[in-house]
Amino acid sequence: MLTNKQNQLLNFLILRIEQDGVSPSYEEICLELNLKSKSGIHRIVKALEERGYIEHLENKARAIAPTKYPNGQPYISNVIDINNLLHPKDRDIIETTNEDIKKIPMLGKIAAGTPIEAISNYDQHIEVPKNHLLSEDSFALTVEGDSMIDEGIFDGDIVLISKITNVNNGDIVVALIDKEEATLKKFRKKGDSIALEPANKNYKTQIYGPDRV
Amino acid sequence: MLTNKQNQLLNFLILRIEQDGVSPSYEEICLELNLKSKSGIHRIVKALEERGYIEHLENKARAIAPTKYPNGQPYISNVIDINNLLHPKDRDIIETTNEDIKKIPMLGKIAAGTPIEAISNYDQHIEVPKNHLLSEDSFALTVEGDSMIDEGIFDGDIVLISKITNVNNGDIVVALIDKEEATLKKFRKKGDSIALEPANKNYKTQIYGPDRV
DNA sequence: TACATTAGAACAAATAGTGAACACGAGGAA
DNA sequence: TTCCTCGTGTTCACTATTTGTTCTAATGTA
Repeated sequence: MLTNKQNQLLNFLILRIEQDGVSPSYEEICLELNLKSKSGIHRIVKALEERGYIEHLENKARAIAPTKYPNGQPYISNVIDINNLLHPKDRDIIETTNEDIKKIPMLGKIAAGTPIEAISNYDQHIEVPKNHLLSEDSFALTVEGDSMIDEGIFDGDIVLISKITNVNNGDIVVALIDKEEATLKKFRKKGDSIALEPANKNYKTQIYGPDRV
Repeated sequence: MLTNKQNQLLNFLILRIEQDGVSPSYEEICLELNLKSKSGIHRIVKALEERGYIEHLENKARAIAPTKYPNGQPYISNVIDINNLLHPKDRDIIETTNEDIKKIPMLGKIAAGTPIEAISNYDQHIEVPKNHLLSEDSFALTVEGDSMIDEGIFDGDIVLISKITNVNNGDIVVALIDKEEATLKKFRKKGDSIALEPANKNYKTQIYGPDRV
């Protein structure tokens, strides 16, 4: 369903997003596709959007997000990492260092047990010292369930989520499965070999790598 | 359900899409089917669409997508690109060597714990750089169970299996036991009998006579 | 404000798809 | 046999899309 250039652009976009966590600018795409002009890119982007392969925020820089792979399989976005948790005992620290705080959105709840609902409403903000965040792109969620109790994460805790690109074994991450269900889990990288999470058995061919969940 | 030409076109379409990720243009199809005119192709495309074998966007370039195989089975885009399965930081390794890739079949699942089921259905392919393979005769399996956990092979991993003739002690092998059950274990030969050791303390080593493995 | 980036018009050229018209042969039905 | 339908092959004319380029406007960010 895609033309050559569209295919190229989409592949490049996916690659760059998985690599850097941000989508490339038009200019960077130009270079990659050997074009001299950015407006050509713009047209291809619009075409891809029309066909439902990407989502695209108007007038925002680097705001292209793939939604499907070139072959039509749904695109699963990058791993979001939580390394910094806001525990009661940490709150004192915040009190003392809050010269440099940042407002981040409270996006909703997340299940620590069985996945229940996707990340949803955007209605609150909490203030957090910047040195508790791993990246500019952070938000907070309220934990439901107690399956992470052994990691010191309890029902009702607020967790801070930072979007980063590299995830290590044992990191606690928010995994977005099938673009619908978000869940809080420990991440394990699996040796040198290729790691896969088998998808819902109802969909035979959907196999997700750990970097795609 | 399909005529000769329709069958040819559909097969070519599927081939090209798996190969390049983009559907061929009418002109390219002409060449393949030894026709002199694009309009013939157009008719066949329309016929295939009517019969539900493809989907087709009108007036769009390279916008034909198969929905069924010639035999009527639903079409599933079945090439998994190994690059998408890897963690970004592992990708460089392959980036540098992937001039030489080979498509190998995904044959099914294999038990790393207790043997459960033999090698079975043949429905997917994955692309693998040739230097990852030991022999021409290779295939891939999905691992079930966690008995090889200490070797860095986890539940859900994909393992690449190469058929070779000489097996050394300590090699990790797929063992076919009693011609029915396949399992992934470390190989160790003691005298005449063969020991299959799991790489997980929780499982026992199983010893079989040479005629059973 | 300056700078980076995206939006989009305009023109040209290349590539791609549509459809009418005419023809041929195979196979089934009357 | 004759008639009819269907799938196929070909030509030609025409239309639409995609792409390459240049230039300018608008928008968001620091």
